[in-house]
Amino acid sequence: MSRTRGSSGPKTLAAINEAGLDLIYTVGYEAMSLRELAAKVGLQPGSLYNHIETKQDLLFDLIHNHMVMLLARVDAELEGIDGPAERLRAFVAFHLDYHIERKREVFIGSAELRSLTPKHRKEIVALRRAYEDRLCDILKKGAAKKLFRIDDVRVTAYALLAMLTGICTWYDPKGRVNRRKLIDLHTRLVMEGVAA
Amino acid sequence: MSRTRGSSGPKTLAAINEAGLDLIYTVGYEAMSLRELAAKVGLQPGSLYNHIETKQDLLFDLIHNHMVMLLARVDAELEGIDGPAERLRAFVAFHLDYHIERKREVFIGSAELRSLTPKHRKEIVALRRAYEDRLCDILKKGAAKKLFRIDDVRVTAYALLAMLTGICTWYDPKGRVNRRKLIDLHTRLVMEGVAA
DNA sequence: GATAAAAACGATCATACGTTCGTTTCCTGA
DNA sequence: TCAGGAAACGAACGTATGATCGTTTTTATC
Repeated sequence: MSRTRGSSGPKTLAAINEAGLDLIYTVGYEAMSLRELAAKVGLQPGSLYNHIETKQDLLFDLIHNHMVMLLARVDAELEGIDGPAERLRAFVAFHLDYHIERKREVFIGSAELRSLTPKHRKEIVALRRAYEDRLCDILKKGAAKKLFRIDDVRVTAYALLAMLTGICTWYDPKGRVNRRKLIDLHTRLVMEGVAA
Repeated sequence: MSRTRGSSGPKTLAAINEAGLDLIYTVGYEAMSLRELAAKVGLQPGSLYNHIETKQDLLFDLIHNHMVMLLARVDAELEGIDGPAERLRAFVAFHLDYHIERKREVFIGSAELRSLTPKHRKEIVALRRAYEDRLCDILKKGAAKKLFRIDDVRVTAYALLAMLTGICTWYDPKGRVNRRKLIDLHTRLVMEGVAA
């Protein structure tokens, strides 16, 4: 056999990305074999290489696309919102929403950092740092206006991000707690935690 | 060659555990080869099997020992402390201390859950659940006495644990922030966050 | 409708992996 | 002191892996 009916590049690549996302999320990058991935997409192993450079590039692209999207979305979300308190609220709500919606990408984006080439890792870490800076800025401005009481901006940002990102590891959309309640609960923890 | 001078079972096993801990923390369980591990210990690959059952068992033992230790220590730490507020403070301080001291074990204990056999994973998850319950109990009692204001005990516990465990991913003992300040900062975030 | 590129196949390569095993040397307890 | 177990070696086994390549069929372009 050879090229199959109706096959198109972009469609197959999208299928590879989706299947890869799922497999890496489930079993991890190292444990995922390209044969497994190919089978899930409905291809022979070798055919993957019509769409990806290497296994490593597949991982990097997944994480990179996610990080770029995350940054674009957070900036869009915060645009036009004034005042540190309101911006912090918006940040929390956005972060939770995004992390619920794309928990696989987020999880991989931190759990599989170690599987990246040093060069690739550096690039991702820089993007993550940029995202952290969004929160740091808000905290800093709030502290300057005496709205927040913050000992150490960076450490506080890490603590809050860790808390907010935690839901990725356990949140179940069909579970007991709904999205609204989750956001309210976390918002309260954050706002009370940093309140002056 | 054959058996080397001064070799003893327990010592070698300890060396394997330490090297394994380090390698798994650095490169991950799947990415660690037993050849790499053996080289680090100073053995031939086959010799590992005088001390471990399988690679999987090595991972399980590492995580299991850590979880049992964690549970024993938290109970010892909380014993005799009265009042939800004081117990919560003690829990936070203990958790941070332990997670700073044993960040490799803690990290592996959550990051490598997926690499465990279903049966092994079940066992570890049960132990982790038991640990979470320690915090849930404190929160519940505090809420009952109107000392804390908590919407959902389990979710709040998850949020707090995620925040407190976060330091494992970035804390550097030689870094800018010292242990004391870290504990104070987190304690404040937690206590203010749940305050009635 | 011809032609080049795209996208699949299937076979294959070299390597790395976890594990086993027979053998040899060292340590320990009767 | 010596017998037996413990702890190492080194070679090997079977398998799985990421990746390559020549070939074939489909799609897209002019």
